[in-house]
Amino acid sequence: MLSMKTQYAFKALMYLAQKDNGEPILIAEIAEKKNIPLKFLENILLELKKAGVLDSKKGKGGGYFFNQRPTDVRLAKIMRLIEGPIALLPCVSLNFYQKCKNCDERHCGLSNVMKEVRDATLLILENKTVADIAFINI
Amino acid sequence: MLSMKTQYAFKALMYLAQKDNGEPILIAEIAEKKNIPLKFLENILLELKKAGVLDSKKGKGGGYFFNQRPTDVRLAKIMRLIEGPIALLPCVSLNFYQKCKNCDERHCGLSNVMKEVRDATLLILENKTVADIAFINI
DNA sequence: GTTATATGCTTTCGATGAAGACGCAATATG
DNA sequence: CATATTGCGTCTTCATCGAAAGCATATAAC
Repeated sequence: MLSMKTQYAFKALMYLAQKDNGEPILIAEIAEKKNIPLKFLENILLELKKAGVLDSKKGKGGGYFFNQRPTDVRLAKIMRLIEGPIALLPCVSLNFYQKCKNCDERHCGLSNVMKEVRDATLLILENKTVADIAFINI
Repeated sequence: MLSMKTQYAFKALMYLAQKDNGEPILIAEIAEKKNIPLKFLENILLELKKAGVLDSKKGKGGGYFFNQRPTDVRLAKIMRLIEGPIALLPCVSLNFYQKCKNCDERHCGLSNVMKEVRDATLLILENKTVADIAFINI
């Protein structure tokens, strides 16, 4: 299960993408509309800014807005940024790899299965962007 | 990422399946061979016993052994038992469903993507058993 | 029935994550 | 320049997780 932080990050990005008209959007507005604790959201948006996904403007008329285009921000990137590894085991993570103790990975049935899960997950998350999840209307 | 508890559970089950000859196996032996904190492992094996996956015998010659056949224990079952939900969001979980606040799930792009991830993951975890990950030899 | 051997149960401690309180710093507007 | 607005930074609190310790209970062997 994703941490609250990651869930909030996705929801905030969706909201920002949906209201994106060049104008900065208040943290407080996002927090209220998407039911996210204000101070927690401040932290999350700050991380997204430091990573170059968002940018912000201070003072009156300030707020947050996209630095990259929503069509260019893959969900996998956000996951790795806020949540950390996408894989279920450290020893099968591409970006956060850690070796297993007492387990020869080439002969480990568990890590082989978890590699399958990782690949299936990445196939989806690397090909969906923030724009994809923001503009769906079924 | 899976919690340590779940990772340990899988490793312990693999070890038990590999050494399965009807004889009980000591918690201490599993803990030592698989590098798992002893007292932590006791808790994990107890949960697996209460769920009917394992059984145990006390006293000399005691230890843990399978109650169900390893070929009948699906990985998804262990995940749900120890880790909880397999889905990445509460609102797309089959067994631990919780409704989203401020989000109409039928029109939510995020939950649609996370459903895809869930289905892809389940397709793998529901079709692999403890026996599958224990007896692989590539 | 006593003893050694194992599991079973409860409590505790530290680390991490979620969330709130308060004050500081930057900026648009008059 | 003054002030209101808004993002930024730090510190505290509360819950959960990982891990360990201690005692209780069951049982096989003698």
